[in-house]
Amino acid sequence: MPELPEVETVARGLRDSLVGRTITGVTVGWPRTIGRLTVAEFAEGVAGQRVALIGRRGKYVVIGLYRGYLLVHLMMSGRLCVVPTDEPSDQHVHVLFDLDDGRQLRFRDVRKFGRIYLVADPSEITAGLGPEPLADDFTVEDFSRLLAGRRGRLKPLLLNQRFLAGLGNIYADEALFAARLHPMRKADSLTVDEQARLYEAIRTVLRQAIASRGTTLDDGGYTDASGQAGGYQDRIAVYGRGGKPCLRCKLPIERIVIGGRSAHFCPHCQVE
DNA sequence: AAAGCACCCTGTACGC
DNA sequence: TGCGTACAGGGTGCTT
Repeated sequence: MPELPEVETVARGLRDSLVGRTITGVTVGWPRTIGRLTVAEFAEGVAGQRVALIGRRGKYVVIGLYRGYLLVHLMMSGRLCVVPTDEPSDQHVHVLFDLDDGRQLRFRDVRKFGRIYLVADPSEITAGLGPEPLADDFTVEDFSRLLAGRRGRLKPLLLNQRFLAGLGNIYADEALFAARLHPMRKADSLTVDEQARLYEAIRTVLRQAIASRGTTLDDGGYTDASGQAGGYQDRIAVYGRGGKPCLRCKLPIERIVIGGRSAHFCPHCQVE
């Protein structure tokens, strides 16, 4: 599943192929992929536009055009790649952007939950997102302030994009393990030391996952913009490892459901 | 503020 | 072998 590190890797991979290219036309095979606009409005707004920049905000890929922005949310199974136009497509490719160099930017999404928005300003979509956990100016004091008054459990809070932007199920579980904090802990019960541990764990896990070019699980869901798998799955400590031995203490990893989502943790290393 | 739920969608894993 | 069904996943919107 694309989370912050995967989206960051995709964005970096798209930069060289896309910046400076002009989108000459668009084909949409699944209209619901296009957020807010009709397919006609979307196609008209995108055609003829040159790509100015590629960025990321939370789990959104941001494609800056000279007039407006494309924001792409990959959800669980969305993929973006740039390929020669004559390369065969398949039934899961829902949007094709023709480029002026004989290639196409393609959006492929088996689950069809991904969305592509065309907006005048990214804030139309990203205004409600919490801070970027890897931003230089995001400090442990900022993180402490965010936690204050939050009476919910840690795990659902870390998944809440309005709290912090970019964590998903994998990296939330990994960060909690690295911080040795139980996913059911009440967020406002953390000591200063525990807050600092969680802050560092989130940043370290995300940085290392970016360095590994993301996580590609056995289901093969995620690949980067050139179709390559990531490498962080080899460093996963708890996610998807229910029943398997903890890498730290060898006791079995537990899998529970919190807020309707699976949570994986070590009941020995992550004490409530 | 927080928790629970249905919804969106389809591949996979299961039971019979 | 082939069918039906449950489930996973992130985000949104609704209700409690």
